Amino acid sequence: MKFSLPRGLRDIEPEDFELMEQVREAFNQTCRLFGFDLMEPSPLELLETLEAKSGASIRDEIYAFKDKSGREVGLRFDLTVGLTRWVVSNRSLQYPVKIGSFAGLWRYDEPQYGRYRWFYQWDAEAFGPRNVDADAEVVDFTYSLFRRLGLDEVSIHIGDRKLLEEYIERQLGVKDELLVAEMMRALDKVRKKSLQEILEEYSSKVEPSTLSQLLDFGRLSGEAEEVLSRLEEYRLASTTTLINLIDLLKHRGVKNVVLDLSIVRGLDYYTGIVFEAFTADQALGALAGGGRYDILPAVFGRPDLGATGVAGGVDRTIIALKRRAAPTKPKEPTVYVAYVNKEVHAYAQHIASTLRREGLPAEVDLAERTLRKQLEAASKRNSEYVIIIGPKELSSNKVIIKNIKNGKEDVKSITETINLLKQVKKKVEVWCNHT
RNA sequence: GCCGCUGUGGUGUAGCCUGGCUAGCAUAGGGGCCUGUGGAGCCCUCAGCGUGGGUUCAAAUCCCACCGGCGGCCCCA
Repeated sequence: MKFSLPRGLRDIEPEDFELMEQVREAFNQTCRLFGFDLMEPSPLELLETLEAKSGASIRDEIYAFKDKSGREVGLRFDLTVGLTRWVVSNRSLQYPVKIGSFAGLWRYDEPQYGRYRWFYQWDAEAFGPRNVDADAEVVDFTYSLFRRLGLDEVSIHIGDRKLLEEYIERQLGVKDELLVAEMMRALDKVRKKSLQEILEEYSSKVEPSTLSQLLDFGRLSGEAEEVLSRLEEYRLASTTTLINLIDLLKHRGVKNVVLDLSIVRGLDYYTGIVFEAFTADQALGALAGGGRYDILPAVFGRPDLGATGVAGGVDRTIIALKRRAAPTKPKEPTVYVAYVNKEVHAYAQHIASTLRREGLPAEVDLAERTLRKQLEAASKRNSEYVIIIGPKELSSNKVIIKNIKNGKEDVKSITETINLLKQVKKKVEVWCNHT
């Protein structure tokens, strides 16, 4: 264990990397469908930029250090800060600005299962409009992305911070900002702990009878129409936002929407609609979360801009993909070009290169191993086909093509072989586009 | 940052309580049996006690510290 990794870091190994690429592809395609431009903000920011979002205390929770010239810098802990900084400082952008990013982040947290100090997120943000259309766009984006990944059971829980604030102020008569924040924090735990536990935990900070009312209010959760009708009796003006949002989502064909007033999310900057995406197993935690954060552009000097967005954890999504029973993406047919002896070694490499130039994945042994070993390697590498080349094939200008799964062999010309492989490849592509 | 559990080849483990021969087994990797046809079998081989101290004639085993992993708390921007 001499050359181990620093705490909380890991290598992304081939199996996980493959799944991560699936998520990245689905995200990139969804960005194109919705007209979000892709970019990646700088991984390193000045510390003051990172602190703008949530105060100097952030320093303890991120990778922050002095560079060789003594500048205080930090590794990005989310993509929102960098994207917002970029948008805010580019005066020539046309609004709405819709941008997405898929990139690695660093946080100095205690590592735990599915939680590392270096991890990936995807992120889509819409800047400019303050209306609920932009929120609907972002929720629809999230829904569509999970659909594309085949995680059809993902449901989106939507809440509204404004509505909660109005309820706390008007109905509970609490005005003190810090107290309101504590109450929100408590409410956020409703999905993790029992009411009793929460009331006890906060008994020193918040009047239990008041908190209890809020928790009851927050337990309003379920099918949208039903929750909205039960909200009527409270006569809260902010309810209109949710009504409009739900209506828009219906027209957009977004399904699996749950109204859940206990959704709070991070306290530092969300201001309106907030939402989280869950799989059937809620213990896994949210796969993605987002909402409206109009405060942040204002912090960066653009109070005229609205902002709403969503960020998703790639590691949790990969866990969900692994648990899913549905068939995983079939591999393109790969071919192993095996050769009988040294004399035809060079010819085999020629064949493999020819296939690759035709866009067909092909492998060839690099170590002059015996035919037996080459076939063994081909079968372990999960190749679909083996091409076998010996002196006979070289002189007749043909190859043996063998289906590794059923062991059947054929003697074909190189052109015929290429055509066969291309047909198989096409079938796989059609399969992929259907799912 | 705090609390609890835990650490033996790449992976999974036996041995630890009760200190004592060359740290055992399985699997994965490399090779051979097998010089133009793979997945089996047999044989060989590579590879380990997280790190550093202490106790002892003797430490994987007992003690301490650190490091890593897992679970929880805080936080989740």
